[in-house]
Amino acid sequence: MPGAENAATVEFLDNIADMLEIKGENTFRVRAYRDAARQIENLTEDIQDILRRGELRSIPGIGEGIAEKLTEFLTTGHSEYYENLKKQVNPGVAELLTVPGIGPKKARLFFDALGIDSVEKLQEAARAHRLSSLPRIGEKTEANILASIERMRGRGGRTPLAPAYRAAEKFLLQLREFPEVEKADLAGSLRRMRETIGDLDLIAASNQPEAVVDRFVHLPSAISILAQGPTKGSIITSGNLQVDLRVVKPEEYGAGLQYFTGSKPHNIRIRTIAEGKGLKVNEYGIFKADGERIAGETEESMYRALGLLWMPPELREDRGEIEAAREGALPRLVEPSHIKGDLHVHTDWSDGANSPEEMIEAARSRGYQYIAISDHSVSMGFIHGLTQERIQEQRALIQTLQKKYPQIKILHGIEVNIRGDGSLDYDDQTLAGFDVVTASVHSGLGMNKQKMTERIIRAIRNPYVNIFGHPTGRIIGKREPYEVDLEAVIRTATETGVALEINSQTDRLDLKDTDARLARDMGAGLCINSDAHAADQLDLMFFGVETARRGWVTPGDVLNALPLNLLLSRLAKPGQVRRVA
DNA sequence: GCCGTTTTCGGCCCGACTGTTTTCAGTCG
Repeated sequence: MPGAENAATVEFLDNIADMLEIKGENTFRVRAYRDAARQIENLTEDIQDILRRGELRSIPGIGEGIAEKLTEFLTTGHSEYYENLKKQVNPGVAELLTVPGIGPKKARLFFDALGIDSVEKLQEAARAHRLSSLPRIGEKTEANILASIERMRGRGGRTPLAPAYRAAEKFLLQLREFPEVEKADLAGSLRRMRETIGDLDLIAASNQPEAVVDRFVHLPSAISILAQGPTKGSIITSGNLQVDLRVVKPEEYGAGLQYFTGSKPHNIRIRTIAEGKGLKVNEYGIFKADGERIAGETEESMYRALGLLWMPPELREDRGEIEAAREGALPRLVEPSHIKGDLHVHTDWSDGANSPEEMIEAARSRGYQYIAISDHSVSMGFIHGLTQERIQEQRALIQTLQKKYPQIKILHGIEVNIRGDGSLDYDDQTLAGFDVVTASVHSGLGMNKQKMTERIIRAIRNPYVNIFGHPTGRIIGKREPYEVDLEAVIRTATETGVALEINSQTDRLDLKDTDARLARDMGAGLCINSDAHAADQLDLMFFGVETARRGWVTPGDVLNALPLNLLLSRLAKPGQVRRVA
């Protein structure tokens, strides 16, 4: 499973790219390092394993030169080339590139002329108006740099998908109300539902683009305008989000939508395919060599003109979707409407905010066929994990509530804690009493890879475990996944019929998209759960489904896409007939 | 630095916007 080593390798390559850029190296050489970094970022396995097999060069974008540097770096933790580069380029100058609006040329200029080698010093110099004495730098540039640094500090990186999505939806509703706007949609990484979002990208169709941009940048939620042109506007919201709007003509809408949805690697592939057919693709359409326009009004027309099927935005990452579209082998992705119930929700019996009855009501109002009340187990004492006695009390309550709510099947679940040695918090007899058992790791996260893998495999070999919860333990932006051989875990889960959870909590989304893809490809079952700790959090399921879609997951892969009768047969206890995926 | 039904050299996506200067370089996506 890709761990810290992959991340360090990505950083290594990006650092080289930054330094080469500042040196003023050939831009294509710079791009080669960046492309290689992106490829490694998307790997589903450990780069060390690939190195061991001698297959670095089988990764697209890694040729002789980069493979050599990576081999040295990965074997010795050191790179002659990189050390040399650091002697030529002050690494602090590369830090300047993190400020939006500062590229290699300005970074170099500031260092050469004023000795600026940190964002801190850049800020000081801008405040003291020392930048505007430089050629081609005026007062506005200086003010923009200051504003940019402040925004950067205030935001601290990318926004999680859920809040970004909610903010963008509000903008969309407003845009669609503009009299000049015919259509408007999400674009960019937001439309592709990446787990974190940089800027919010929106697109609109209109015959009066300037008027639309003008209304947009003057919306009350815009606290400052970053850019305003005849077809494009960019603002900062009170929530410190950057929102970009692009306006195209209605007949160009599909082309614009396709172009601004990306991803970049996907679009580069699309352009290359077009080129091979003597066609040209841009945000206005697809054009023949003589300039005749042959597609652009809809996305479907764009892809069709290239001999491809339309593909859901979640797949557009150049991870095989183009080949699949060409062969008519695109997966039929899971949709929110396929989800028949939620098998992981908490109540105020442990650390949830609402009562079991309130959670059941919320599930019923969302049209679910079933819900599993699954609180924490006994070793989670500090959040009132259930004792033997309270298990029985809760079970009795569930039986009473089941009579009151015959429309929905109420399952008694548990999120049982996996102890350090891989044993579970309850004995088999206790576990047998639950309808559905989710086993999760909550402690001892710093364990080494081998021990953690053995621990988890022991836990999911327990015949009473149905689901392995938030399988990698990561918290987006806060905690790296624990060290574990995920492939070995997936193999075991596949053998034993344990479903791997895609946990929908905004900061988890665990399994993440590429891991879900790996699990699916290896034939494992998945289960998409909200892990709701309050009734309204049942709605987080949407983001879990989106993560699954990015992992090419189909409804047939998902345990809780099964109707109740089939679900119950899949959850059958040892000794009963239990169907494995 | 990578890559190849245009393969060992010569390309590598390309258009919008800003700021500064007055015709365009730099940055971004």
